[in-house]
Amino acid sequence: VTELLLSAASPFSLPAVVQSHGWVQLAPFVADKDGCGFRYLAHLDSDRVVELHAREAPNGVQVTVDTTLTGVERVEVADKVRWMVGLEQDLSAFYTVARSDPKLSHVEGQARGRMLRSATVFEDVVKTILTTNTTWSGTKRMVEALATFYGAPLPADETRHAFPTPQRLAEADEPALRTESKLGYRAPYVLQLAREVTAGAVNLEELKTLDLSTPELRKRLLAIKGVGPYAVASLLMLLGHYDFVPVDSWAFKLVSHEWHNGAPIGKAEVEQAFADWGEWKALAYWFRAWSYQESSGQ
DNA sequence: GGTAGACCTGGACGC
DNA sequence: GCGTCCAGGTCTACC
Repeated sequence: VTELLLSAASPFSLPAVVQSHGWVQLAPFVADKDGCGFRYLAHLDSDRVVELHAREAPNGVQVTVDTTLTGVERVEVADKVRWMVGLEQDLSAFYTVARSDPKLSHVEGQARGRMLRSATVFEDVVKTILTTNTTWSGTKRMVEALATFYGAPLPADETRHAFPTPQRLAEADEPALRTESKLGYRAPYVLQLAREVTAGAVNLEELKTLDLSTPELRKRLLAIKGVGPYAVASLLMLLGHYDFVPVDSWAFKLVSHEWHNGAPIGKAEVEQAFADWGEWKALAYWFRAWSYQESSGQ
């Protein structure tokens, strides 16, 4: 067993990150019962699969790993968890503008704004592709299937699997991805991405550190087949760029009920509603205290 | 530069 | 049960 303590600058809340969006419900995440922390199966560069458990600590995040790690592995796990919970992010400028909007003034006190990320950009891109043109239950099913069929098993419990590396996924065959994993027409998109990453033609992980401008980052992500306007806005948000609102059918519902009496609206109305938020549009959209509430939740 | 139709699955609905 | 219809974004082809 290995323990790590990662320190966070205030304000930070691990529960706020865990509950930021649905990611914690997707394999290989498992949410703690109290919703305050999570477990995750990580496929390390050493090719070992380990289970890590992240919990809130007084001044940051306490990480427990189910096995003894080498020094190199400790560093990798620490880096991964720091990325996953967004410890490097500074949202103080967002909090400053959010104070003046009653529907967003709660974010600072609750340390809302960080979005839970997977360990790799590749995993988040694939998962995002699997959120498009389907239901949330469909997304969960597809991600679960990918992990089960193509992810490396956890030695301590071989029924559980990490998310597949690009290399493992690149070896899949398309008919199996389509039918067994139920990816349907998305199968070739995922396969092509896995193969391009494996071949070195696409480097997604460098996007964590390259510090590209939003337009440049957006252009790169849009070049991925299966990633369109909605998916790219979601991915930009995960990567810490909030200039675009991820407009899906749910966004229409929220904005329509908030400002248009439930009447049908288009993308322009959603964008108009957040036009004044500048570089914080996506956060203002995502963390707003909407009046419309879902009744048939997941 | 904008858009109709195809894509795939599962869930809702009518029989 | 079984068939039909629909929701959910993106791609391609064609203006």
